[in-house]
Amino acid sequence: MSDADTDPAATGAELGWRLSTAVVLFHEAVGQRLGLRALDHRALGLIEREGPLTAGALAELTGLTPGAVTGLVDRLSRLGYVRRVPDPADRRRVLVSADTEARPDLADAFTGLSRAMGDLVAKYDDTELAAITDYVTNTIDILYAQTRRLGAPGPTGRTTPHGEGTGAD
Amino acid sequence: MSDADTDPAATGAELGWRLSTAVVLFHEAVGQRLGLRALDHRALGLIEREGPLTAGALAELTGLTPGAVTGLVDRLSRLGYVRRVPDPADRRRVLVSADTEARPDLADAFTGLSRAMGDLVAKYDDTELAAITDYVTNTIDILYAQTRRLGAPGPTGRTTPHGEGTGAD
DNA sequence: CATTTTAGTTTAGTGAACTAAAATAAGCAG
DNA sequence: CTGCTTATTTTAGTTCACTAAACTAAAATG
Repeated sequence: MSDADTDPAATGAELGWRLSTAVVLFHEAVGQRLGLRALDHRALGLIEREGPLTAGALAELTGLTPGAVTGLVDRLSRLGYVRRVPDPADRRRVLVSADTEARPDLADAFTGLSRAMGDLVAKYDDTELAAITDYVTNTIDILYAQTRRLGAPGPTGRTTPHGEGTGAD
Repeated sequence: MSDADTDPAATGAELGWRLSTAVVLFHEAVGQRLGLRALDHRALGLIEREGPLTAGALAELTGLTPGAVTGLVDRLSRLGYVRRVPDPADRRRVLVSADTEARPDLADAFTGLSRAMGDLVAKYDDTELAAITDYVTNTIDILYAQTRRLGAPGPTGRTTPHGEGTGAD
């Protein structure tokens, strides 16, 4: 493509598409490195962001049944990424908390990334940085808006990826 | 946020993290909407980008065995996203090509996204746009570099997500 | 203190996607 | 034209994550 056809929309979309591909591939690579499935990876992120969660809360947030959450937490804790901590206030409850110490791979991966991103950002002056920040912030908003739009109607109607019970028994 | 706490590294990493989350969630939403698994979604993207691919090429690119590719293409074509076309030059070969017509959902999703992104990009003047483009381009490079780094060593040693043969028989 | 409710785990069974290897079909070489 | 190679599909068997439902344990209630 020459400069002749630099249509803003096309440029924006093309750049966004390539960025999106890069992000997804990176996430997949992180997941594979960690031995995690997409859902497990996402659940781990959830646990990290939302602080210690009870198994029930995790079930609600992921849309899984309690039994599936047990399996999920089993996998995650077997790999050492999370830890089951009994809730001192209510001993029926199990708090699932991220075990940050035990994730050298993940920490390493994200350290390298965040340092590279920091170096990159340092190159720009305030005006440029403002534009970049504005762009990224708006892109995030757009993505969330589009995600909501996609999630809303649901013509296929399946929120679960697979293995829905047939209820045939 | 005030200017007081704008540490470049922190800003870059934080912004990048949020962007990455947004991208991944969007991709997941698209995949769910389409009834596609992560790998299927990725394979579809591959077919779209790389033009018609033979089943064998797809196997190499995805790292799957030929048999698994047959299943993959079955799923994708059953949903109408791709089409099997016999290679006129070599009739053993099967070309798998994306069936763009048959994807109103996907087209709609990406049309909305690309229009929104186009509108966003149109806001900026040339200087700002140059900074943004530079930032995004470099971010993509960084992500690919980090992805390569993650993929290279592989302490867990598993390139396949699961179901590796035990070779016990 | 007995009963009900709540939280999570365990068990049984299902469906999906994968691997390995055999089968089918088409091109190519002697 | 016969045999060998290549490309994909088919078949058999495995593994994994999920659901549903039974179960265990702890808290709340009367």
